[in-house]
Amino acid sequence: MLRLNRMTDYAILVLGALHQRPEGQVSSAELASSLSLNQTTIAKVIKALSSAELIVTTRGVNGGCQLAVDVSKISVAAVVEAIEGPIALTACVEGADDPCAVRNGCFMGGNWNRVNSAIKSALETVTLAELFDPEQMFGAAVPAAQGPAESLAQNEGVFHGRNS
Amino acid sequence: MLRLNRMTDYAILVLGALHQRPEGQVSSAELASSLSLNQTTIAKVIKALSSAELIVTTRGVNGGCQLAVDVSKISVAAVVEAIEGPIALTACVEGADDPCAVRNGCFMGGNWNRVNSAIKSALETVTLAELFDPEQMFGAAVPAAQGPAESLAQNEGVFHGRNS
DNA sequence: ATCAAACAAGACTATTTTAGTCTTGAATAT
DNA sequence: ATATTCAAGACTAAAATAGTCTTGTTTGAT
Repeated sequence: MLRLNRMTDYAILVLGALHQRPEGQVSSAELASSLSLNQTTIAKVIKALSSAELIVTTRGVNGGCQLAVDVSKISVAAVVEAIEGPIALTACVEGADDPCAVRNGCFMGGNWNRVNSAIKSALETVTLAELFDPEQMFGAAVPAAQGPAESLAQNEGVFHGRNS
Repeated sequence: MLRLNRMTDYAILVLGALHQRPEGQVSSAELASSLSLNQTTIAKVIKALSSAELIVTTRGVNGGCQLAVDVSKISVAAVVEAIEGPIALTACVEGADDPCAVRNGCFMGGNWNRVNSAIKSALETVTLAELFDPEQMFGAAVPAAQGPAESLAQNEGVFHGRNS
């Protein structure tokens, strides 16, 4: 039903966690444990976010990752595209990674593009800063080492965006 | 990557086919053959569209289905919801059929709702009439019994919306 | 130079979702 | 009555997604 996938959800949580600690490097292991997820799963997310230049990673001892830009500069669309690739509702849309072979002559013409760009711009207008409720995020005196993400994990698992 | 599912795609094709023949009843078997799909698969789509009151069906000999309302009155959102259920990007969104259990206290608050309603309204602004390119649809003197859907099916299969 | 910490990446498995099929049942015009 | 047509559930198959394991590479610290 037109859902975001879990990886995208994780990515948003990771970015939220990084946002809480703008100072230092945070390792994937730390992030994984605070989200109750496997380290390699988080590593995949980190890789994608890093390729999209939303975060910067450094290897080696005391390495880890941190935000490349402030969350107020990151749109939901940017995260979705970082994890899931270009937003393409159907293969008939420009930018789809497996373009519709019958586009020419298709009775829908290129009209899917209109729908797609409407959705895309809807996702572009919302930044992560807006998504993270500042009051919840900072108002409750949450210790930095175990952010809201963990307090949720204790409760219900890690699926904030979708718990199936 | 935030794709429509195939059933929704089929639904749009079915509605397009019905739009071409506003007069009579079209049976699911006819629709299925013109789309090169199994009759029971199309029957599922028909059932969903009929439950959503986008089409009306009549049983028995010479039965079939026809549009309940003009395609200019049907939004893409209506078709998506008819087939996939309520548009809910994440479980944190109101209307999700398996709501997020940790919504209260979630550091994102209800902010997913904003994103979701932006997408929803994007889909609501586009009607099927706009999606079907009228020029392609009526300009080429296409015989009623084998609409553009079939001519595409001959070409590439039936996956206009997504060919994987 | 060695070692441990940390990211990188591919292969593999498991799970979940989606799609498709089959069968049986009910309605209805002729 | 009977053939046609939708209805619906169970079942199977296929595809997409998520998760794990293993190995490799980089790098700071000793």
